[in-house]
Amino acid sequence: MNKRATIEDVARIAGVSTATVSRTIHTPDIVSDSTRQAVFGAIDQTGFTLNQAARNLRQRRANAVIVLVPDIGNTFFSEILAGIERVASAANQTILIGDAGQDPRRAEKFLNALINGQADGALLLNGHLPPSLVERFGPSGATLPPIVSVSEGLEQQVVPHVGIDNAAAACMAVQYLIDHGHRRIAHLRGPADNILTRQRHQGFLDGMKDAGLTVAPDHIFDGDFTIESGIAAARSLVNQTNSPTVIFCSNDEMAIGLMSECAVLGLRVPQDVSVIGFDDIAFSKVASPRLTTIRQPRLDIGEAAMKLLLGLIAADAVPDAAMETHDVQLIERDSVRFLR
Amino acid sequence: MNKRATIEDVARIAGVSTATVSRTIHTPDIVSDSTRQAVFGAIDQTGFTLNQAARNLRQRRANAVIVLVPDIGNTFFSEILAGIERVASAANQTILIGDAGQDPRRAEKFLNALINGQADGALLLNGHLPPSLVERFGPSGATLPPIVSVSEGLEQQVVPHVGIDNAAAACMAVQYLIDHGHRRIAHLRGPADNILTRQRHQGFLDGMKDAGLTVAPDHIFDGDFTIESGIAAARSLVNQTNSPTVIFCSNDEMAIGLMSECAVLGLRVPQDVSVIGFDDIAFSKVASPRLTTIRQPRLDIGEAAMKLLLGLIAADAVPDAAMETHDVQLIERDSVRFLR
DNA sequence: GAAAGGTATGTAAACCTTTACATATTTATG
DNA sequence: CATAAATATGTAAAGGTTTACATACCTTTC
Repeated sequence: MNKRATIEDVARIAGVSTATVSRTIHTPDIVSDSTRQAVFGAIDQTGFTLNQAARNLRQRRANAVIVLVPDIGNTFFSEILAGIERVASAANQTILIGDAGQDPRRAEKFLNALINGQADGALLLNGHLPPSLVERFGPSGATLPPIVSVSEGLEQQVVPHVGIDNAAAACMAVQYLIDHGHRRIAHLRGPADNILTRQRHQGFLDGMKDAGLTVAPDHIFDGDFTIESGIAAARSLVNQTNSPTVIFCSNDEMAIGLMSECAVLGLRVPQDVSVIGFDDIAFSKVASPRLTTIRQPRLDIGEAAMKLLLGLIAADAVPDAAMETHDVQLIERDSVRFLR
Repeated sequence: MNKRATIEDVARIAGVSTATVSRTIHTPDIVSDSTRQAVFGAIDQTGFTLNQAARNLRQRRANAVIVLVPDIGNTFFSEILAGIERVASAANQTILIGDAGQDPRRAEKFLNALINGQADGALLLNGHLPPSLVERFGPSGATLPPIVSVSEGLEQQVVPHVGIDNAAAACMAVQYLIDHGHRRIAHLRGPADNILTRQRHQGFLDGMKDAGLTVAPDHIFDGDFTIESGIAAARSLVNQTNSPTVIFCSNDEMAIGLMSECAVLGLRVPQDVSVIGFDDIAFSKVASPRLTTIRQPRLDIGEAAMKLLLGLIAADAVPDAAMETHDVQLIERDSVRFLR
C-alpha cells in the first residue's frame, strides 16, 4: 500500500524545499528554469497531486460553492445548473449541489457548508434564505457570506439577485393574448408560497387591468408547477360554464400537462381553448400543439449568477441587494389561437 | 471582524481540552453529563461548527463523493441524481456533481477529486473510466478507489455496475411490437460511441432474429438521444418507400421529437406509424399521443448505486465487477397501434 | 569596491481537527 | 483494604499545505 505522495516527497526528490515546490506549482514564473524542471519531473515521477483538504485548511478557502435547488429532477433548474457548472469549472471551482426539496431544515443543513468551510459562497435557487443564517451573521445580515439568489427572489432581498422581471413577463404574455383577441383569460398559478407565483400573478392582473379587463374568480386556478397539476387544471376547466378562451400557465410543465389532458377530454388546443406557458423548456417545442411560451435565458442566468458570486468571493465583499435582470422573449408557436 | 470559533475556543469556555470537545461532538455518550452540558453550552454560545477541511485532512477522508454525469441538463440523469442525493444526504455525504459533457479531459479533471482527497468515491454515469485513472492505480485496476458505474456500463467493466439489462429490455420491446402485429420494425439508435446504443441495438436485433424477422438496412436510423435527432429521424422516415410500421426509439426524447415532427409532416401516430420509447421520462405520459415506453426505475437505480458506493467506501474494499440489475417495466400507452 | 536592489530559495509557523497514548479518578472485586 | 477494571479527561503529535520572514547570492550603480 504505497501512500499518496506529498509535497514533501516531491521536494526531496527534486532537491528543494516544500515552499519551492508550492511556488513552482502556483507561480511557475518566479522559480528558475532548472528548479521548475526538477520539480515538475519529481511531480511526474511521484504522480503527486495537491491535497485539497490541506490546501483549503491553510488558505481558509474551499474553492467550492454550494448550489441549493428545490428539485434537481426538474429540467428548469438543471439547465440553470449547466450554466453555473460551466462558469464554475472554468474558474476551477467545485460546485456542491444540494437538493433542498420542500424541507427548510435540509436547506439549512446544506448552507452549513458556508459556515464549516466547505464552501466559499452559495447560489440560492429555492427562494429561501434560512433565517438562522441571517441571524448568525448579525442584524440586517450586514456581514452575510457571499450569496446570490437566482431565478426565485427572496422575501427579504438582502443579497444580490439574478433572474428576470416576472411581473413584466407575465404582463407581456397577457398583452400578447389580448392582441390576439382574447378577453376571457384564465391564469393557472404556481404554488401559493412561491414568490414567482405572486410575481407572475401580479403581472397577469396588471396586464388585465391595463386593458380594462376583469378577471373572473373562477378563472384563477391553483397549481404547483408540476405536470400533474396541469392535468388537474384541465379537469376542473372542463366542468366550467363561463369558460376562458385562453389559459396563461405559470410554467411549461403545467401547460403541457394541461394540453395533454385537454386532448384526452376532447378539448382541442387551440381551437377550443388556447394555452400559453412560461419558461420555454426543451419539451415545449415538441408539445402538441407546440407551445407558445415565454423564454427565460436559463443558461445565461446560471452563468451570470455564478460570475456574480465569484466576484463577491474574490472581492471579499459583503453582498448587497443588487438585481440583475435578464430579458425574456415571447416564443410564438401554435398553442394560441388568433380570435378574429 | 470576529473570526470563526474553533474547537479551542469551545474548549476554553467549557473548561475542558480540545480532545474532550471533539469527543463530545462525535460520541456524546462517553463523556460525563456535566461535561456534555458545558461543551454544548459553549458550542451554542460561540456558534461553533466543525471546520470540515481540518477534519478531512486529519481523517484523510472527504465525506464526499463525486458524481460524473454526461449532461446535467438532461432529465434522465437528474432523476437518478435525485436518488443519489437522497441516500447521500441521509449518510451525511456531500455530493460533488461534475458535468463531463463530451470532453474526456473534463471527466478526468473531475475524477482528480478522488486523488486529491476531495472525494472518497465516484459514481460514473457517463460510461467512461479514464484510462489514466486505471493506469495510476496499477495494472488491471486492482486497487482502484471506490467507483461504481451507473446506468451506462464501462467498456471494461472493472468496477461494480448498477443499471438495467438493456439488451433484454430492448428485446422485450421488440416482442411487444411483434405481439401487436408489427413486422417492419425500425430502430432509432443512440450515438454510435455509446454503450447503451450497442446494447439496445443488440437487443433489438436479437428480438427480430428470435421472431425470424429480417431488418431492412434503411430501417436503422442514427440519432444521439436528443429531441432534435428524433425530429431529424422523422424527416428521413417520411422520404422512405419501404416504410416501417413502427419505430423503436432508444430513448424517450428522440421518440417525443419524432412523434412531434410526424405530426408536423402529416404522419399520424399511431395510425400511420407507431412509436415506442425507452426510459419513461416524465413527459412521456403527456406526449401526443401518450408514449408507450420502457420504464427504468431511475430513483431506485440512483439510490442503489449510492448505497453500493457507500458500502465500498466504508469497507475500504476494492471494487470488483459485480452487476446489480434492476427490473424494467413496459408502460403501455397510446403510441403503438394493434395491427389486426 | 561598497552599498543597494533584485532574484531565488529555505525555514518554520499556521490552518483546525482527530486520536494514540498517558494519566487521573471512580467503581467493582476478592 | 488492596488491587483490578472501568471511566473520564488531558497531552501532544499528525495530517499536508501555504506563506511571512529570513537568507543567500547575483547584479547594478556610483
